Amino acid sequence: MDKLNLMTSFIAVAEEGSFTAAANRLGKTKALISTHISQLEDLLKVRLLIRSTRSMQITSEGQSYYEQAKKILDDIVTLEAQLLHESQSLVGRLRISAPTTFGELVLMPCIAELTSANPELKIELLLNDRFVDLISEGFDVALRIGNLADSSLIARPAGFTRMFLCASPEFIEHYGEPESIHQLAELPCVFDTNYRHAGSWSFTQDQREVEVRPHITARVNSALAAANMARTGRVITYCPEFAVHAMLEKGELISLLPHEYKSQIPVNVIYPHRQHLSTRVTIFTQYFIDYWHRMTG
Amino acid sequence: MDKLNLMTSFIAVAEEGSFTAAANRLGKTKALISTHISQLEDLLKVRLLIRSTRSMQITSEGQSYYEQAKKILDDIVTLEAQLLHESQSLVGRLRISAPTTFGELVLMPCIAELTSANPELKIELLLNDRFVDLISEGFDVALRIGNLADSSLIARPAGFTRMFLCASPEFIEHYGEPESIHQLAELPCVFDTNYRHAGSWSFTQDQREVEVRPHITARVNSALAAANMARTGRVITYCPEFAVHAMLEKGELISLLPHEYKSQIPVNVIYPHRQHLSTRVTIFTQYFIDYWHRMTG
DNA sequence: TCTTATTGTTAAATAATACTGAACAATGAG
DNA sequence: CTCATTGTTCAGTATTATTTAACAATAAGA
Repeated sequence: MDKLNLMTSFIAVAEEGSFTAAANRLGKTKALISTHISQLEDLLKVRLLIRSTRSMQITSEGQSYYEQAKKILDDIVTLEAQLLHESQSLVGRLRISAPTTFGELVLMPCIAELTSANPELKIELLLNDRFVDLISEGFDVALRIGNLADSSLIARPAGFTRMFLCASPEFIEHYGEPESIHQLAELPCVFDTNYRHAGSWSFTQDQREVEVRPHITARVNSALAAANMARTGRVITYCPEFAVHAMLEKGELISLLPHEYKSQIPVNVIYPHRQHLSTRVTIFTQYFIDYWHRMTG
Repeated sequence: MDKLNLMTSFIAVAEEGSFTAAANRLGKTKALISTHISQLEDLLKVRLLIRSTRSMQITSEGQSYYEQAKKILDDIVTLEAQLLHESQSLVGRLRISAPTTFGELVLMPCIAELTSANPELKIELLLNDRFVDLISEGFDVALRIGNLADSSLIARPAGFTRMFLCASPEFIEHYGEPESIHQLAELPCVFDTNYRHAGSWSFTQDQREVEVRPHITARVNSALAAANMARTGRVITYCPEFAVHAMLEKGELISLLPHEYKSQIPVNVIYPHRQHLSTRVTIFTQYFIDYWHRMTG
């Protein structure tokens, strides 16, 4: 028995003053209205309407029930409208998870743009290079650099970031420029442990994947830290473009063997579900993808 | 689709933190809870719970919906409890309709007793000798003297009132005491027009009904007025006991032919319905019937 | 790392109920 | 008094609610 239906029928009867009129208003038969009222009275154990075959009169209990029942139905309508509005507006928090360097260098400028365009949107960005469980840690959305493990999460590809092999001018002055990626096995390298493979770098050479195990003199869980180490010391690093872009521009780092290999890794936006997604997630995802395309051409 | 059921399921899940636990709490299967949540999300077009196969997390929309939905369910419980209490308590109004003389002489003392025993009960007594439509005029209960017309109303017999043929000592002094009811055709009589037959009085003589058409010198729509006229003038009246009781006691009126006939008319309590009767009506009805039996022996 | 027990989901089957349509008795309007 | 209209009832049908069982995913334990 659908109690809200019974209440709706009763309210229609109370307002129309007749079972037949109430049935017409609700698009149902008078027979149904009649059983609804009876069921409601049996349920409440209170007589709501005094009715002869032709006339009807609401009892004082019925009047009191009518007023409060109407308020409850209104509350439900309000609640649902409000909830829908809430989920479809930008008002509210958006919790984002992202890798540290990527967050610092790429995401923050993107979010700065987004929030200045939508001031009512509140972003909570948590940067972390360890594995993050979106669901148990309550994130709405996450950014992932690199290939994804299978999961129940939804991934939207945003594009790619190119990988750069770089060293400082000082390094080149000292060691000379390498002539092949295979020389990395003998040259001092700093390894970003966020990179997916443990201890090897992957290059695309003539459309084939080539794995090289560099001579690692330092390991660090940050692409930016690795790039800075290469900038200030005598080591080679293999970093995504966003981490070394500025240093390459300034000439603080030199791109090695740029014609020898090509390599890029995917950038994905990850979120828990596809159905009934809040517009905050949709808006952010689209904005980031547009931003990324704008930046990477 | 029973929306309240869906809400109940969701609230249970939100509080238990698990579909299985919620199912146990509600005595249903987890399969049902699962479809309930899906239905509710489809209905609201909002994702309430983020769930992997084993863990779950409430969304911010879900949290907000939970709080308000819980309040609405509470409101319904409160409303129903309050309504039941209202109908089962004496608090509130009781609208009573009764014939004028009967109300003045019998009902008022009865109500005086009842309300002094139950001070929270508010009585609204309307005395009227015309026909009263209980339903359209919004009465909870009515008292009727005499036989009833068929109707959809419920009648509870309270007992009977005896009819007395009376005249003043002065009348007897002047006309002498009649020896048979058939003499009424020639003696001056005052006729109470509330009496059911128009222009004739009915007596029970040797278990048979006898109709007599008295010589009517005056008509009045009040038994008490008729009795007063008989008391102060030279007319015979035929009145229910309650109207003439006091005057007979004081010797202001004399009962005529007390062994010649016996006649009594029913007293009924009338109310609209039997189902879900408010206790006010039940209490009043029982109290009046007890009072009437006490008074008439 | 592999197994195990438990989670939420899904599909098919069944139980329950909502709803309709027609026949009915009651009654107010004309 | 007649007639159209009211609320009620009942039987039949359509729809929905619920369960059962099989399933894929996963956290915990070995």
